Formats: sequence, structure tokens, C-alpha cells
Amino acid sequence: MAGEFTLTETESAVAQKLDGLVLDFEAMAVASNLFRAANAVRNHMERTVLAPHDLTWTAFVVLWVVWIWEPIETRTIAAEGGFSKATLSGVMTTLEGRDLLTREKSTTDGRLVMVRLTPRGRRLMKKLFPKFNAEEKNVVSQIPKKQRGEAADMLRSICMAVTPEPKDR
Amino acid sequence: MAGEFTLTETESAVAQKLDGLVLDFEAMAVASNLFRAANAVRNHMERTVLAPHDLTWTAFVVLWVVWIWEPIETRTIAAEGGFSKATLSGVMTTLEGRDLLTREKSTTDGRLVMVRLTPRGRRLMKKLFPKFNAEEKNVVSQIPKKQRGEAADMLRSICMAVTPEPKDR
DNA sequence: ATAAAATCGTTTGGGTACAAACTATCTCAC
DNA sequence: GTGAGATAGTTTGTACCCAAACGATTTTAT
Repeated sequence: MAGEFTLTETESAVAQKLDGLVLDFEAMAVASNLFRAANAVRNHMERTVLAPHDLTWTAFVVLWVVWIWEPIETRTIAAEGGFSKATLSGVMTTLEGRDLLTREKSTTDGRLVMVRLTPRGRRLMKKLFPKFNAEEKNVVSQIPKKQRGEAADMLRSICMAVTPEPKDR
Repeated sequence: MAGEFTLTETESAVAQKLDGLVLDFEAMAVASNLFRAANAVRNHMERTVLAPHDLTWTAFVVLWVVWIWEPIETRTIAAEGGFSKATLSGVMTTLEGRDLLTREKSTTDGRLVMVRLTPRGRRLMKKLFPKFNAEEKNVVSQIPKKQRGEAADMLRSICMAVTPEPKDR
């Protein structure tokens, strides 16, 4: 945990501030830990696996999605990776400049852009992904093996609860 | 879920790419869902609760930590909020400009900066936090009540697994 | 006492991150 | 066939986000 205060300390401090109000501390703990965990994992991955190859988290996700599904349309990468098309546009410009992927206008629909990895990009992913997965394994190592499926399910149901209309993003 | 491909589709596509290699798909699913969930919750909160008050997620976290623990040192806010002191410095400048918090050099240690909310900041949090917690409640609503404690624990143990030395950030 | 090391917060530089506006292309109704 | 609307991707503007370098202050070792 990153913080210096314990959960109990925090709860009693919050209770004082909003005394009389009914709060859901359990929900607070889950939400709070969700972000600590996500950030901790992201930072860990960036430092241990990604930094040696000068990749950010987002750049890696883009490469991964393209690697698995190429040729793939830009909009699908954004949906699959979970970021906006504006963000994606910038990241892809960077990756294109580093000769890791290519953009090509679709011949059947002039609005679409098809994305592929370059041979260099494919070589990188083939070497990098096993290392990445090894760290993912490390990340869940403290969760009892039996509960890992459950963990994935709970996280999925959190997504369901707050995902309204996919729309544009 | 944001993506268009099912877990099974993804697994079989990955398996093809790295055929022969042993991968931990369960770890992959947990890590992947962790980020989808964290992002989904963050976006949801920003849109429903924070945007009406012109606050970003990070700005809200800063205000929250200061609200609960003021007077508080800058370094503690960063540790508690889970971001770098560089990030914090920028966000606090914004919040100071909006008259929501104040910075004051410590009298006992010239390196430290003590942070407090302004009356305006306190009024905002007192009104905003109950709304925020109501949404947090909504976020975990799909997880069976009995499993919520477990969920918080699992997320905590993910943090433990990847948090090496607290150091500086 | 004093120089070296450690600590704290800010600044700098590069890379995300998203909404909104924009351009280009396609679809559909008529 | 043609124009209104929808759709895809990029650009713009603002705000994060972090590592590394920095200046100011304090602590530590001598």
C-alpha cells in the first residue's frame, strides 16, 4: 500500500468530517484499492519490463492489440485498449516514427485506417510479451490460486456497473 | 467490457502467436480487467460527479486527502494519493489558483510545505463527498455483498506484490 | 564547526489523455 | 442522383503524469 494511514484511521477521520451521514466504507475501500492496485501494477510494469525498451504502458497496449489482431482498424484498437481515439492517434504517430507499426488507408472505405506491425514491431512483441506475462503472473501471485477466477469476475462486474453506452470515447 | 473480442477469442489468438510458450492466461485476465475497471470507474466518476464542479479525478483525490488530514505535508499527500510529487505540484498550483487550498512553508522545517483547504474548499468537499460515495456504492453494487471485503483484500494483495521500496515516486 | 549526504518541493521536458472542433468519406432517404 | 446525417480519424487546447535535474534546507559524519 502506498498510503501512510491505515484504513481504520481513515474511516474514523472521515466519519468525523461527515458526522451523522451514512457512508459506505466498504465501497470506499474497494474503489480506493482498485486505483492503488491499477497504478501500482502499471508503474511496476513500466519500470521492470517496458522502460528497457522505451515503451510506455499505453504504447505497449497498442502494440499488443495490433500484434494479436492485425490488420486492425484504428477504432477497434481504441475500443480494445480502452482509450480514446484522440489518445490513440498521438501514440500511433510516435510508434510509427519508431518504425514499430504502419498506417494505411483502407481501400474499401476511405474513412478507415488499417494498422499493422512492422517486422521490427513483431520481433519486439515476440520477445517482450513473454516477459510481460511473467510479470503479470507475479502480480497475482499473492492471490490464492483458487480465487483468481473470482477476482477477474469481480473486476468485470465493476466494469458492467459503470459502463453506460459504449458510444465514441 | 470495452473490447469487442471475447476472452476466449483473445486467448486463442495469443496462443497462435506464441505457440509453444507457456502463458498464464488467468493472470492476463486479472491484469487486463484491473485496468478496464479502474478506467471505467474513473471516467464514470469524472462524468457524473466531478465534471459539474470542474474537477478532475486527481484534483478530487488531492482535495479529499487534504480535507481528511489537514494540515498535511505535500509528501504525505503524494504518498496517500498514489501519484508523484511532480504531478502533485502542478495540480496544487491549479487548486490554489481556484482558491480551494493553501500552501504554507513549515516554520519548523524550511523544506516542508503545509497544505490546508480554504473555507471554500471545505464547503465543496462537504457537499461533494456524499455524492461521490453514493457513486462508489453504485460501483460495487454488482459484487455480492459478502464478497466485497474479499475484493478489497485481493486488490490490496496485488499492491503488495508489486510495491518494492516506497522511495520517492 | 563544517563539509558531505539526504530530504523536500518545484521546474523542465517528453509523453499521454480526453473533449470538442474539424476534414474527409460514406450511407441512406427521397 | 443528391443532400442531410452519420462515421472515422486527426488536430487543437487544456490538464495530467512521471523521471530527472534543480535549489533550498536540514541532517549526519567527522
